[in-house]
Amino acid sequence: MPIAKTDTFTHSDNQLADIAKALSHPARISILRILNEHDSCITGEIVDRLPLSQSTVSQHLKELKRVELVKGEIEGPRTCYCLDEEVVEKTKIAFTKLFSTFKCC
Amino acid sequence: MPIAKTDTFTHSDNQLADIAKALSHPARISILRILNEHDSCITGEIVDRLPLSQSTVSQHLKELKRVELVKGEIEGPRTCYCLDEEVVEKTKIAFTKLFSTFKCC
DNA sequence: ATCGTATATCGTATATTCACGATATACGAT
DNA sequence: ATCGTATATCGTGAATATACGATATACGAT
Repeated sequence: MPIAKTDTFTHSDNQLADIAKALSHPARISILRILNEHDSCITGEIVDRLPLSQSTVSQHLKELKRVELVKGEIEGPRTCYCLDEEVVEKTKIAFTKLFSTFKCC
Repeated sequence: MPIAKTDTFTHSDNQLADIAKALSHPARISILRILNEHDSCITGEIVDRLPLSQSTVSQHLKELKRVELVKGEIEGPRTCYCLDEEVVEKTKIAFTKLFSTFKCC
């Protein structure tokens, strides 16, 4: 679903840049770590662990959902978030591939 | 030299987010690939390979220099850029470490 | 039906990013 | 000394990101 843009750059570079953008804020990296530790969390638990307002955390979660690193399931009045392990794995591979193209790595 | 910010998040997460930010534009990923292929390049060669103006490319190079993925040496009227292999290697390790903390990876 | 809780979204202010053309600087060549 | 080339920086505008409080929605409990 994500990624649109023009064909100015390769699809692969656009994709990687897009994921990097999602990782470009410490709060979002922090959220990924929290979700990894707890398997799944409702929004409130994440808010409690971060020095940010509820609305700001919700915005960061939205960005992580946009690139599908995270998925959220509505459970009654809450939303339960967890890592999308498949996408996390794919992202790991994408970065590994990028760095493996560098002669020095 | 880079990285300042408050202690709202861990130093490590700030660092990683900062590098991710540098990778969050396809032009900059493209520049890294170009430098890898050619070992070193003057600005003009990079400009020729990208559909962006000279000043825009210079801006992207500045961002890559900021996180030290790239270093530039002034050679007469030109600047010769190349990857900072040590930093590239460190960055690879940082991402590998991040992903290795995820249970699914 | 009402109340309280959980959370997404809206509105908004501010800061940053991205792109470009124009300009300034630096240097080699003439 | 002047000219041309290479490139960084400045100024600017448009778009995006970040943060927050306020509001809207949705649901369980009373």
